[in-house]
Amino acid sequence: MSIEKDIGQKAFRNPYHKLIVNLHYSSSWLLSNHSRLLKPFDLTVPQFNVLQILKSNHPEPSSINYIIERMLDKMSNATRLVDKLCAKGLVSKTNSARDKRAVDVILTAKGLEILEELDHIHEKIESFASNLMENETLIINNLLEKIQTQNSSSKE
Amino acid sequence: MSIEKDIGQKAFRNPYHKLIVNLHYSSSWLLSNHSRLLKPFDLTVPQFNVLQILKSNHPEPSSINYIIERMLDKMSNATRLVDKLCAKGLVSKTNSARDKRAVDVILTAKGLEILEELDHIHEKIESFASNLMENETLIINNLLEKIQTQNSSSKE
DNA sequence: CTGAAATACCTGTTAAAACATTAACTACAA
DNA sequence: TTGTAGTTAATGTTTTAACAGGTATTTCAG
Repeated sequence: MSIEKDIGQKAFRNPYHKLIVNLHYSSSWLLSNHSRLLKPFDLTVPQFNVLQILKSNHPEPSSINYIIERMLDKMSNATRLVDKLCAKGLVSKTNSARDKRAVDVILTAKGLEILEELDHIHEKIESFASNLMENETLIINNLLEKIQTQNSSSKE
Repeated sequence: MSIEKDIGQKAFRNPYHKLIVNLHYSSSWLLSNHSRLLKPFDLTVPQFNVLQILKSNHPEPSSINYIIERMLDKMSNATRLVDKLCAKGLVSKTNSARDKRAVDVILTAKGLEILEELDHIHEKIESFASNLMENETLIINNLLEKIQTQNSSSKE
């Protein structure tokens, strides 16, 4: 991971431009590593995220809608994502009793088991910033949240 | 853009975990806005990036390989990406004289023109962090680069 | 109770990403 | 010169994303 090498000795227009490239670069690096760690388990990152959402509710079921709301990358092919996990035997779908439109999605024993195996992945992912002091991490988080606050009102 | 609302009042395991989610969230928000701004011009973000790489070399041609190296998101379907731009008349491909394997990709007049029109997009994108003081931006950049430095050696 | 609007999910279609393989060419050692 | 390894792109296939309806159910005003 070396942005200078990867994108060349590109001249940034200003620090804001550089920030955008840095964010994109780091995020993309993270995602590809996450993906690589999950590959031996035949899981994609979005699939893994769905499993974690289900885990946070377990043993209560989650609806497709709830999953969509919690996913970072919306645009929901959530139905097909869940179907895929279902085909792998990691989750089960049953029609909700309360609302016939809704679906109750729940982790199976196999799904819980694979999440158990994957627990160490969190540490590996989080270690990507492990050379930062904790207070430096807090600083970035605060600044990113400041940006998010600005952008929560308008759409551009 | 409100991470609290979007992903719920999720409890983060630690500041490092939160950093990862924040990075992903900001980057993904940026990308979707970038994409929205380009849509009226019938361009995707990767296509736009290719055009910019070509612009940085213009009027010298760029090879497919060079484009791949400069792209942030590697994994290159660069050939098809360039073909798409070619079909739109924004770039031209000619066999390189020096190396018969290679291809010289170059912006057409129409390609240059559309980049001209799109110049203001940079400002709009960069304004996403406009509520940060410039020195705050420098701080984030430094910290992100510190992370990148750590990860430039190992692959996980 | 009834019908319009909203909600929850599914499906179809098109485009793009991901991954592996292949073909053409070049470079270079023997 | 020759043949082997490496380089540059293109292609094929499978999976996933993106977007646009569509159906069944629920809600709720009247």
